[in-house]
Amino acid sequence: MHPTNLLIRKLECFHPLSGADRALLESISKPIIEVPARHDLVQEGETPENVFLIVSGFACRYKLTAEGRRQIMAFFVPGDFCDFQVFILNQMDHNIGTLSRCHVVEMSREDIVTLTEHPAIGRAFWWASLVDAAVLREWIVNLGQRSAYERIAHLLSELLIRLRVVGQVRDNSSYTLPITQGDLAETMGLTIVTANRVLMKLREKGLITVSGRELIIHDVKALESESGFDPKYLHLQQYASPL
Amino acid sequence: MHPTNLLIRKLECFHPLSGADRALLESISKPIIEVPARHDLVQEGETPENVFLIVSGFACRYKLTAEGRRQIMAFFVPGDFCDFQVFILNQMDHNIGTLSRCHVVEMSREDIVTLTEHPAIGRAFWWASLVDAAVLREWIVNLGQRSAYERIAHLLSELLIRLRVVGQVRDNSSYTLPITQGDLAETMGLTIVTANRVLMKLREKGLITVSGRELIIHDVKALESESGFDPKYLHLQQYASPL
DNA sequence: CGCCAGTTTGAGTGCGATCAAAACTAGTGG
DNA sequence: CCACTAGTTTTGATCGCACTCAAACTGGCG
Repeated sequence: MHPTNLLIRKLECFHPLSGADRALLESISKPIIEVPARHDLVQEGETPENVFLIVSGFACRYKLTAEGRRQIMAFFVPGDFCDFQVFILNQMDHNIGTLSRCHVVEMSREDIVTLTEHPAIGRAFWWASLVDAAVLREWIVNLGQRSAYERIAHLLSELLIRLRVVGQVRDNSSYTLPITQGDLAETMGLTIVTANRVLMKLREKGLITVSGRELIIHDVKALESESGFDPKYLHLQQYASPL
Repeated sequence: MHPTNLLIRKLECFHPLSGADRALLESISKPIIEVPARHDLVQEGETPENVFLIVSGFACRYKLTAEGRRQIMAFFVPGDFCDFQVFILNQMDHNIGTLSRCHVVEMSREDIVTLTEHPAIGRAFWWASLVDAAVLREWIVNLGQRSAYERIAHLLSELLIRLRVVGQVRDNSSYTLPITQGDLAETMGLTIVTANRVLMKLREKGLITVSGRELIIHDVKALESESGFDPKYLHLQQYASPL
């Protein structure tokens, strides 16, 4: 599959693109780069000239505190741009790194500028970055107001929707979550022990099954209602409900 | 003082504006509206056509959870735009409301479009919104990794810098913080009792004094180091250090 | 002067952290 | 094919920060 197909699919959640716009996106022919797990794509303090489009695997934004603890602030899943806009700032204030092995496409500032000169594409990119910000806000609510159990249930619910948009969900309820429980803990502001106990509880309740890196959600409605999940903040115009 | 002066001052932290650009911003003559405390400027579900520029007072972004708890996700201080970009989305996924009595200027979508047609102003607006996102990310770190004491010390440190940029700090260490301890708790993901005990501790340690809504920071360095505060994420080019 | 929002204090509880170790898994090389 | 290893998951025991509930205090305002 062409690397921008996922991107196109995601952008069209906002508004259909014209054939010309789709063709333009598909005309991008950049090498697909394989990046191992736990490898930084961009580091704090750098002035990145390029942005990365995730084709497969999971990446994240993260910061390290003075005490060496890591807080993950965003997940990047297939079809996501890692920060197509931060490059207006002179210096990265955080890192972007892979969680799993990833395939990425690297695009230059000029590539982005060329694309955004097409109004529909520019608008779609802007929209995508506003949704990123909306997700960030919802994560604040997650960290500030919800229990460990609710936080994790909420994240799993969110990922189900985001991955469905880019066709990475099987049977409407199952997807690959290629991260460790340690990564999950660092995302949710919890310890690895608590993250593990929450996952156990979700399994005991029969809500999910985890085997290898495959997650099966047996009761989507329950997961959503127990975590207070409401997909409105993802601002999807379509694909919001199961296909 | 002209209502856009604070805005100009803030935008120039990024890059100096030309006289023409400054003049354009100063030529805006919109009525200054007084809004009482605890009053919503924009509500969830709405499709706002206008954005608000805060001239005085504090406002915030917030969400209410299903259980009726409030999480504040951002502070708006004088010189800040409440969401000049969210209006590309069809529906607000959160509320914007005042914390204290505020003076605001309401600007239409057309006003913003007119302004952003000037490249330097457009770039400065974009920059400001990227800094907003950077603050949001740092708040995630705050909520996820720091103790109640560190969180509040960090917030007070951040506000010192942000308010200094717009000339709202006296003696390099004192500013008006027109919010209740309840608001503070809802910002930090804490209860009001914990927020109060942290403030007491900060006072016992001699780091701050609070009287009325006036905050005096007696030891900025200590406050910053105890909270792991590093102003890099605010991306200031100037005003970063005391004037 | 009384009212009310906001602040302060106290007592008890519990969620999630910490510390520690065992069990499992997958990848590696003999 | 099987030890060996490193990373990850799981479990147990204890601790403490922050929550909850409750009540008293303070200060501004009509």
